[in-house]
Formats: sequence, structure tokens, C-alpha cells
Amino acid sequence: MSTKTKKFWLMKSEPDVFSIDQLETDKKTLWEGVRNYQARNYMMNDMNIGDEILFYHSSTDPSGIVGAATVSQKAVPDASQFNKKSEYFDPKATKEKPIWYCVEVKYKSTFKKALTLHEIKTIEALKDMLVIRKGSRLSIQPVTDKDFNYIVKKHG
DNA sequence: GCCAACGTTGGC
DNA sequence: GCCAACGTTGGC
Repeated sequence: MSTKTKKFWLMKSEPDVFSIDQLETDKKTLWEGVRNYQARNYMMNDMNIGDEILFYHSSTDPSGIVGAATVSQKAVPDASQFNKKSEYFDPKATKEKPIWYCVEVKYKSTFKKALTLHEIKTIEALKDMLVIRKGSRLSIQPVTDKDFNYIVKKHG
């Protein structure tokens, strides 16, 4: 017996590598290339089909939340870890014992106007968001339902 | 391009 | 198991 509680996430991507526009074109993508254990564990253990995602553009000007997506498939082994030609290749991983996992992400919407990091920092209701914490480098972060709904209502 | 804040690695 | 050295992220 399982009780399904929808969860909310923020996922970072550098638009030069993979943008919200690319996701809109592709409709779905496997979130390959995560090589951080905490982010992996969120995908592997906590993310379920139907969970809601804020899509964040990092290392760009301006950085910020640019759209929404959903989890469309639970975590599977990240194929890029086995691919010698990939920049994400991990020589320690084997098909019998994969190290890295990725969920499938499905496009939902692009915000008419991005919610920039700078703006988030000025909004009192969003003061506890992890993304505005100094030194917060985690590329997949949990978001509260309160913060998610606030953002989608205002910008989604 | 700089660099603070992290995460990971490896010697001991 | 500690921790210094190194590598990476990502805002600025």
C-alpha cells in the first residue's frame, strides 16, 4: 500500500547545455549528467511520477526560474555513465552496479516572464528558498508546496 | 574571469 | 576517520 504525496522540486540547468526551449521542443528528456550524490539521491529515492518541477537557468544573465515541468518517469540508470565518449563517463560504474540515475522530465510551461534570482531575493514569501542561500550549489533542490504554488500563481 | 562555498579524493 | 589539496559550481 502506498500513499502518494506529490512533491515539488527545483532543477538547475545551464541554458547553453540544456534550456527550457530545448525541453519544449523535445517534450521530454532524461535528466542525465548529474554527478552529485545528494542530487542523485533525490532522483533515485524521492522523485515520483507527477512531481512538479521549477526549471531554473543557472550560470546565465539573469539566472532564474523560467518555467515548469513534471516528473514523467522514475529514476533509471543514467546511460551516459557507461559511454566512454561522454563527458559524463564514469569509469567506476558498471551495468551491473550503476552509480548514477536520472528521472525523465516532461515539459509543462514556459513562464511569460522569468522569475530572476534577484527578484526571488526581494520577495518576503520566498525567503526560505534554498536557491537563494549563499553557496547553494545543489542542482536539484526540494521546494515547499507553498513556495511552488506562490511562484506558479504569480508567474506560471 | 574571479573567487567563495562546497563536494570529493586520497595520504596518513 | 581526519583533513589538506584539489576540482566544481555558479553568482557576480
